[in-house]
Amino acid sequence: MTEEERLELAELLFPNIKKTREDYEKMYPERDLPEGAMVTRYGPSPTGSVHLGNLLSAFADMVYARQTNGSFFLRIEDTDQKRMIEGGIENIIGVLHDFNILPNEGYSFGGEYGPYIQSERKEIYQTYVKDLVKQGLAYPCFMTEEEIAQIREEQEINKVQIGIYGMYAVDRDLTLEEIKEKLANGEEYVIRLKSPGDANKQIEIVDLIKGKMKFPERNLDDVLLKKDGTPTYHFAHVIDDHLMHTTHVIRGDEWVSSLPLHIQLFEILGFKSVKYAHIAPITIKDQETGNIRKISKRKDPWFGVKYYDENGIPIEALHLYLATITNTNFEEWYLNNTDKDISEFKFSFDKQAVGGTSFDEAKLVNLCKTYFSRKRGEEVYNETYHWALKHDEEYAKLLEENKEDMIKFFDIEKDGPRPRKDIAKYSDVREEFSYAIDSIFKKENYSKYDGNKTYDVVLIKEYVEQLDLSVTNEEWFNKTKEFAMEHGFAASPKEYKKSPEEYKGHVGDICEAIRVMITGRTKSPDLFSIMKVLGKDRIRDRIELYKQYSNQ
RNA sequence: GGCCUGUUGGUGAAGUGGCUUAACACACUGCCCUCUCAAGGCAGCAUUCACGGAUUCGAAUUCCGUACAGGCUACCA
Repeated sequence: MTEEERLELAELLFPNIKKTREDYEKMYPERDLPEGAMVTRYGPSPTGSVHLGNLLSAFADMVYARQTNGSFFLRIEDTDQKRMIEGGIENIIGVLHDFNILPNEGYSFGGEYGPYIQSERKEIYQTYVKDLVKQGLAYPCFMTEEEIAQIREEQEINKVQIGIYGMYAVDRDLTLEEIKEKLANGEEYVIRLKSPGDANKQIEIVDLIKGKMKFPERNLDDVLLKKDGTPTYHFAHVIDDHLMHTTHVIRGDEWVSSLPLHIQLFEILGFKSVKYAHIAPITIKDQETGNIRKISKRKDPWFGVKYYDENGIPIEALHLYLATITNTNFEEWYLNNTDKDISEFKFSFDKQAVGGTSFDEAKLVNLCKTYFSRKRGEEVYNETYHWALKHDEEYAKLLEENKEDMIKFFDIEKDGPRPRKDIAKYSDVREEFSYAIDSIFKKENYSKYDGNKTYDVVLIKEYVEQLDLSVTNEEWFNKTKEFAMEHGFAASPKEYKKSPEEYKGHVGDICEAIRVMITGRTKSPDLFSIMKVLGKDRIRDRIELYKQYSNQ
């Protein structure tokens, strides 16, 4: 085809496209950002619900942009109208808000480089395709699905490379007349790239996470524009990330195999290529088969995003977990920097796992515990309250009514270098602090924990009468020892062990009796602290309750 | 079938040719501390890096092959 013919073809195919590439280049100027700033993007397609893997890549996008004072934007990739689900876009945005992984730019977030939704950028893609047609780098292909399937079959039998290329790309060299004729017949077509690649040549591609990879050059005539005029993912990716001036594309590693195509498109279009970082998928070792498999929402509930909210896992704790997956050295840093925030950690691509990352639930739970242990009582209260408002209204009300006490309970043993680590989730709080609220502390509480031993109510009543709640913890314990000795108990377990026949028991037994009566269990945080919050009257009430329970 | 990628303990993993008799964390076990638990301290937990070859004075680290796993091979993303 001559140059004039190509121009005619371009006009014939895209009569409504009046703008040129140059127009768009002007509309999307270079960003004014500091040296080294990363521009990242999260590009979900609204075809299903968000899962942990999606969250992981969005988290990485956010973190890298933030630490370089760059920009992180959201782009909705809705080029597949068939698979769109209702409410898909709203859901994505909702999840981003819920999980506090917020872009500073993009669809519904504003910005200068929009529209940030691909269905509204059709003209842009077509402008660039039109240009490619003019240059003879793209062409209309009229092959039907059946024809393509047949070619594929033939290729499989002959054991040659599968796809539309070389001799199989029959519409590559259609004359203008032939094309006009097919168009006149109303034949449908797609626009394909006239690939200049040679599969016998090797290219090397550098991925920021995976390192160097070798591929044969892409020689397939991939589809650029589908028959409805919308672009394929590949074409939209290249055009958008060029125009939006993305510097780093961070995405799942299911994309590495299309890398040669993407690189080729950047070259053909004369764009500066973005840098790529492909994240390994989150996997799990199947309990039954022992094989590593991709996680599924059905088998692995924590893969779905609902799980975290429903179970009361703090968002920040999940961030912590995502950070440990993102950079393998994060966890150690976090453990050694008790007073620092995630945002102070410097993430880097070469500290990212190359192989698949397996989900480790125990680690998540532990991270949650560490998270809670670093929170003050008031913060624990506020967060738990907000969670309960949504998931346990009754408890939320009780928390509100007992706010002051609850904060004090949550603060027990928070001072010093060894904070308690006993809650992992908001949903644990109700049970873990079951002794904190009078109205839910019932007789049944006693039977829940080792309820077969009976403790002496008379003795503990006497103990409470001499109890002074205004002293220090140390003074209290000394007094308790004295009380123990006066009543025939050893002052320490060690002494008791030496000659058990001389004593009725030891201080620990008295403490245990008190503990069971006021908390309904044999294990609890610091006893004296709990007693101080409860006060003498309520302690007496609990002893009375225990008396009834144990029929004394 | 073809093309890519990965494979280190119960788990997540560090490790880029000698500093590794394989870090750290989680889990587990034992001891210590101790009024219980949690936390904390100490110790134990892979003589070995999927397997087989090769290169090298020297390899978990480089190369080749095999096995296994994952991804892609669409007018899906």
